[in-house]
Amino acid sequence: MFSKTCKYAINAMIYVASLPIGNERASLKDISKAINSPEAFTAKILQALVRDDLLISVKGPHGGFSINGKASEIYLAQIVDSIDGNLLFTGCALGLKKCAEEHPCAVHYKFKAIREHLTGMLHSTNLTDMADRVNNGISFLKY
Amino acid sequence: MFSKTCKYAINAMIYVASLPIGNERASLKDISKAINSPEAFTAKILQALVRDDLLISVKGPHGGFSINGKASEIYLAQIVDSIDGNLLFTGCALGLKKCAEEHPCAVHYKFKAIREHLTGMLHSTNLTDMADRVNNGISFLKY
DNA sequence: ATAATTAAGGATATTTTTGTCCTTAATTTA
DNA sequence: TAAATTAAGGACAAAAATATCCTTAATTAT
Repeated sequence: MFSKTCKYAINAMIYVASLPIGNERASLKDISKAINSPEAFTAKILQALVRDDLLISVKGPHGGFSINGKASEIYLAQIVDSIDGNLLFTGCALGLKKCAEEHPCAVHYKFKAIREHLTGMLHSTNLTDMADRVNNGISFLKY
Repeated sequence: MFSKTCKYAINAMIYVASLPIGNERASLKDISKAINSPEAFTAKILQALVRDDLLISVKGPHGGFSINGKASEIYLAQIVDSIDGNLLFTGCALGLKKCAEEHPCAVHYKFKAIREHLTGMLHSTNLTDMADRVNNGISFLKY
């Protein structure tokens, strides 16, 4: 479904979004600890998220990463699209190059509904929703 | 979603299921041509499907692969499970090792509905359904 | 200014997935 | 029986995904 890279990215974004007001920035070390991910690899992912304007980074002591803009306006779909590309949203489930209504793969129509269900969820779930639940101990970012 | 291997497997199974009565067997060469897949790689996949009792193979002239049992009783879910394993059905969307109701990942509940939708489809779509549509020119196995 | 801290990014390594090649085994046809 | 055909399977290769290491650049605190 999602690549491992993308899973790390989603959990990392939620973690940063879950930080308290006044301390909205976390270091690479904090983040990879919070989501139990390999630090150096996570660094690459965070760099990509910064390049894609989903995070802002600051170097130096007390530097780190923070959400670019409002967490309530960042949706899962943006993270997935940024890391895994739009293939989950537009690619053919059975790998056909030119899968389309006029040339559909064997699961085209059945899959269409599922894809819409999935993308609908990704486009309607924002970071604040998820961060709040993490802060309330309702959901978890690791283990 | 599905691995490339799994996509080949699904299309291959549909192709074999689409063969006319009295000629229900296709060679590796025929199959990989019909689904436009790399021949040697497809051989490995077919071997796995034979080992998993989804296909029957016969060596020698006019040998090849045929569906083991009734195509109408083989569901997409079996193929996916055979090739990709049950992670699509049971794994955590965000990669948590012990994701569960009492320790859910950030998308656990939202994802649950989608997973059920997907697995419902996979468990209710059989090879005959799909093969018929291919035979009627309604859907396609390549390009 | 200097030292300490932290992200950026290049190079490289490891693992997994995808793919190829070749020999062997089984079966059929002549 | 011999030759031809086709799948099985081991060994290997290439590509992609995942992961590490190290140096540089930026920022902050002393």
